[in-house]
Amino acid sequence: MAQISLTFPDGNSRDFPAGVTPAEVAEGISTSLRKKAISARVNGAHWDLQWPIGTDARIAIHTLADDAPALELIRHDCAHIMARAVQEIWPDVKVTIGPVIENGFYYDFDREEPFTPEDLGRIEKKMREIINARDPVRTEVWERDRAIRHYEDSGEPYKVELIEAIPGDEPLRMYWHGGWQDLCRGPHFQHTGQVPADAFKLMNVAGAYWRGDSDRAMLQRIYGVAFKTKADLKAHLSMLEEAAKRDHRKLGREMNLFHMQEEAPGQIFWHPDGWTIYTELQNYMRRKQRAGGYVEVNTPQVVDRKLWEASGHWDKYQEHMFIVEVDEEHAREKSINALKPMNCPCHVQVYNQGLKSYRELPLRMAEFGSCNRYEPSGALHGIMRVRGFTQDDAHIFCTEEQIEAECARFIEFLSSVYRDLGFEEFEIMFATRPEKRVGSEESWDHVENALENAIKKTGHDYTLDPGEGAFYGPKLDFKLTDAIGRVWQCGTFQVDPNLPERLGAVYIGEDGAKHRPYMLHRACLGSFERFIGILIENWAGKLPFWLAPRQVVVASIVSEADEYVAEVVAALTKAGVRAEADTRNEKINYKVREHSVGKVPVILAIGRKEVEDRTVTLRRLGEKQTQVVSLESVTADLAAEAVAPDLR
RNA sequence: GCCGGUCUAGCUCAGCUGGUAGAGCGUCUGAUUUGUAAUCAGGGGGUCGGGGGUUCGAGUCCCUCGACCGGCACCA
Repeated sequence: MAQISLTFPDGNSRDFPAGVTPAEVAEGISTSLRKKAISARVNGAHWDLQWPIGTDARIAIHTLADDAPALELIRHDCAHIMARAVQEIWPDVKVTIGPVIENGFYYDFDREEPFTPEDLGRIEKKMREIINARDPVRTEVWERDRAIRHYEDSGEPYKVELIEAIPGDEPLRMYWHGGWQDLCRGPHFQHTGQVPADAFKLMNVAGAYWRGDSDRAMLQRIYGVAFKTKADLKAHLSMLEEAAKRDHRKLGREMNLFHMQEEAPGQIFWHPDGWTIYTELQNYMRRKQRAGGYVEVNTPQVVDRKLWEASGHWDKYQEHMFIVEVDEEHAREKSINALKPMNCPCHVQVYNQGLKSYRELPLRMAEFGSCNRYEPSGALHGIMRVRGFTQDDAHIFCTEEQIEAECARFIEFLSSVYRDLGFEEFEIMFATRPEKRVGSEESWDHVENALENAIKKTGHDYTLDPGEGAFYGPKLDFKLTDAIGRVWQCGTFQVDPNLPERLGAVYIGEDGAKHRPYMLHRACLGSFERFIGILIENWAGKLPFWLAPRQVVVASIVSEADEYVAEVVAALTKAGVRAEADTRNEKINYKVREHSVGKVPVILAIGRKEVEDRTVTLRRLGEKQTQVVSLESVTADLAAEAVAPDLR
């Protein structure tokens, strides 16, 4: 029999007969390794212990101690065990696919009846039975025709379609345990008992389109999470609880920041405190942009369809625009307008007023642009995904040569904004030319290089996202990480030669001839609405002092203190601090609790002693201890603290 | 938009198989002058998301519309 040579991670090689399995390799090393082994890595591929190895290869044996492969197996096996449990309970349910996802897995089923939350408990119970049975897992490679015939005979049309989509040169693997069979690329455990019975949980049922295509069948997807240990599962569940506590919709109501109602779906009624955050953030961005060399403009909300036709948006996004028809008696003809869904075409109109010289470029034009988009009802989500929103939008008109410097400048700008707002970490995604595109290859080369060099110049890492750019140019997306590790895509930087072309933007070059400028679309926050939602969740409502809508409550302990309380509030207000009095006839305990729940960062308590000594007793949100300070020093300190980070 | 779920007082939620609505907190009134996460007592408050139907009778059953929630699809 032919021999192959396997190289281990330590660099040593050994010869084995061709077709040896990782299980046999592990056995050859030691019995204990054979017992601990769960899978292998063979030439970089995650390899089932049962799969034969046919050629020379690098090999590493994985045990449960190897997190990534262990979790992949646990989650993937869990998905399969769930599918088997479902088919054992309801034999007529059709199975489709069940991949591993972050923290767990899902499996999509086709079934007439909807799954109920009670069903999930039943499925979980059956899954535990399967795990406890420790059924051995067996695998085989099948011929295509045989596999297709098998699934046609057993009435599993989705599996047939899956097989037909698998490239001809890939092996079709079948897996079995306990008489249940599934097509699967593997790898899997050796027996069902290797899945920890107490470290998984089925979470919820949701609809999902077959193959992600909204024109095809709606399946039922069951989501589950799975970990190595019960403790890991518990930690995950408490993280979810923590996220639920931070939910901006809950905090928005509790802190009385905003509300939404049926009559204006996807639009926000900002209450005084919410609007304070909004204006504070907007003032900050306005100062930042001014300092960053932007000019600010403002453009119309209702714009004739002609402009949207010219920009190309009418064709592509008409469905998602709010259309306004004006049909006045005096109007010569009915005019059809759209609420602006974006600002760029209007900015080109501003640019086009007066002939521009190359000396004026780069021209950085910013607008806090209020936009309206008719988002599909199912897409709406709190204040994060809405139909009426305001972008921190800007367009930089520049020459091709200026793109690199403008890009680098923007990355620096954005990092400084994120840092000021409490986000230290962000990731850059670099999306390059797609299949379908316009423009010359030279131009793509040049622009992509410009972006890449700009990123490198700023010293940031980036992740390549090949083929994901717009049809006219590459883009950068900026994703920030919040306090509990969630990732939000907020910033963007997009190179666009197309819109200036369509809307006839030009500048006069050094040579006296007309040239086409590039347009760079860019935003840091994305939309104020969404970003405030992110801020609320990131800080769990406990916003940094300068952004906190109610910065200080001055609370009386006895009514004799009322006059002095008013004096303290006045002093703080004059010093630029948002302060209010609480002289209600309540105990200090009650007031402290109420304002703590309301996330007020500082409570100043005033009793007889404070009145006498002209001091205050200061207590910070979340802290038990208090400190007695003079009126003068507390005013100065809090005034300093209230200054926005860009003004410090 | 699609699948599933939900909608009862300002908020959080009870209300079994249909028999004309309840609690806690908040609000209001009174008492209490209080020292760092809820003082006590009393009062008011809902055409049960909108509309239609079945029924002697509907918060409860059916139809329909809407909003919201979890996903999917979408996100210029």
